[in-house]
Amino acid sequence: MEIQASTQADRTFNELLQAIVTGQILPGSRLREIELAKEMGIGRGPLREALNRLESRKLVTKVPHVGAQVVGLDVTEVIEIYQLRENLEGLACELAATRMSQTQLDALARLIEQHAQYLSDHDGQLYIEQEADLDFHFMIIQGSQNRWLIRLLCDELYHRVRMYRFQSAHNRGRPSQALEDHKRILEALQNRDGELASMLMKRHISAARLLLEQ
Amino acid sequence: MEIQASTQADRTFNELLQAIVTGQILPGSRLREIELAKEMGIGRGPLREALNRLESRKLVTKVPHVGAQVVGLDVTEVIEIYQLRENLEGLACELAATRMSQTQLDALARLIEQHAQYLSDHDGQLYIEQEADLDFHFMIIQGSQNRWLIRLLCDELYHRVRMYRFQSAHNRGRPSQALEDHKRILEALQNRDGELASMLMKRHISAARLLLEQ
DNA sequence: CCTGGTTAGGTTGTTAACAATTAGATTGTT
DNA sequence: AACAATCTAATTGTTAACAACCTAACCAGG
Repeated sequence: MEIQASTQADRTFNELLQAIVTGQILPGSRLREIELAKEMGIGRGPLREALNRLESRKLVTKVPHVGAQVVGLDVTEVIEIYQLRENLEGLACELAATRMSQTQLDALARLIEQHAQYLSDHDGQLYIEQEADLDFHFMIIQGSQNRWLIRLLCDELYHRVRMYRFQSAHNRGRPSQALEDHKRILEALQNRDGELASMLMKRHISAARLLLEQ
Repeated sequence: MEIQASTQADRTFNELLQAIVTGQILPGSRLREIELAKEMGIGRGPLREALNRLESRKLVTKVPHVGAQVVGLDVTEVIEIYQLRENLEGLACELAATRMSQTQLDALARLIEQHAQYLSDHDGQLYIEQEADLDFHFMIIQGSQNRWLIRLLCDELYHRVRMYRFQSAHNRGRPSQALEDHKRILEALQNRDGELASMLMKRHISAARLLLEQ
């Protein structure tokens, strides 16, 4: 998951991203440049660059001459994102069904097995559960081989979703159901049935959205 | 279309964006910081910020310690974007069908009338044609009232599309057909028929994509 | 003639000081 | 006491100098 960061701004961005998504830095926190820069042992330049990158991904909001603060978590916004995911990941499945290599499909199958293991062993380990879920989705998205689709979902949308999941104590529905959904989607992909895979994925995400809409 | 730019970095970003999209700065051009900063009469700080913003929108590519250059125009990439547009703008239509106010629908109708006017008057004025087309799509996207959908389409995807349209001499298909499509989509929206509007929009964009795929 | 290392120039990455702007507190007035 | 204007402190926006790094030209050796 770690991307090599050759420059200070890169490192700072990654660190802050992680800290914000996992809730080490709480939503609503003000991010004062001088303060933060000292804390992280760097100058204000690279820090500003990192903050700007975070702003462009909507993880912090900046007001000119006022400063940056971490975005608050907003359920309606996550619902909006899920609406997009339904469509975009549906498309991803369609593309992946014809484009994923056998190797990739095998890897996906292994991932699901691991997922099932974790689920029976450490029952209720929310963190692992969530990351396994994301890995499944990521793999299919990668399989679509549409660079913009990959970028929008992985770079733009998912950080926000992860942030919400980490912080909303009220975790979402039955992980065993999710696992079943994943199995069926994999099956469809293995049969190169893009239409079915797409439909199953849409339903899978739609179900999660409906849970949020209460 | 102009957004107020209170800070130098904002102004610079807007200027460069415009220049790149319209082709005043050609694809592949290297953007040397010192040179550009002098040219625009500002320091390197704000310029760097502008370049970073352009990079996050994929209009320039930066390599650490080497520099920035304007992205080349790549047909396959535009095709990828059109695939996304089919789905995202389809969704936009579904949402817009239930959420657009009567006032907004009227404005959309007026826009189409203007479009028809232009088409019969200045036959073949490609620039006007293209902008009118974009305005139509923008208005529906706004009507969806899904903030992330609006952001992804208008901020992330469309600049790249505009850039391609400006620069590929081989302009795309019959504008009169596009106008007819728009009329039908408007009709569906007026009838609050989201399903139909979505389908028509998907076909409309799909047709444009197929034209690109040759 | 080609290959490898070395060096010089130029470009970006980073820092630290300065200018501009904002928000909050203080003071004076009604 | 409430309100307005002013002033102060803190924060961001900007600039310019310094350090790190990459590229390309040059030279030596095979």
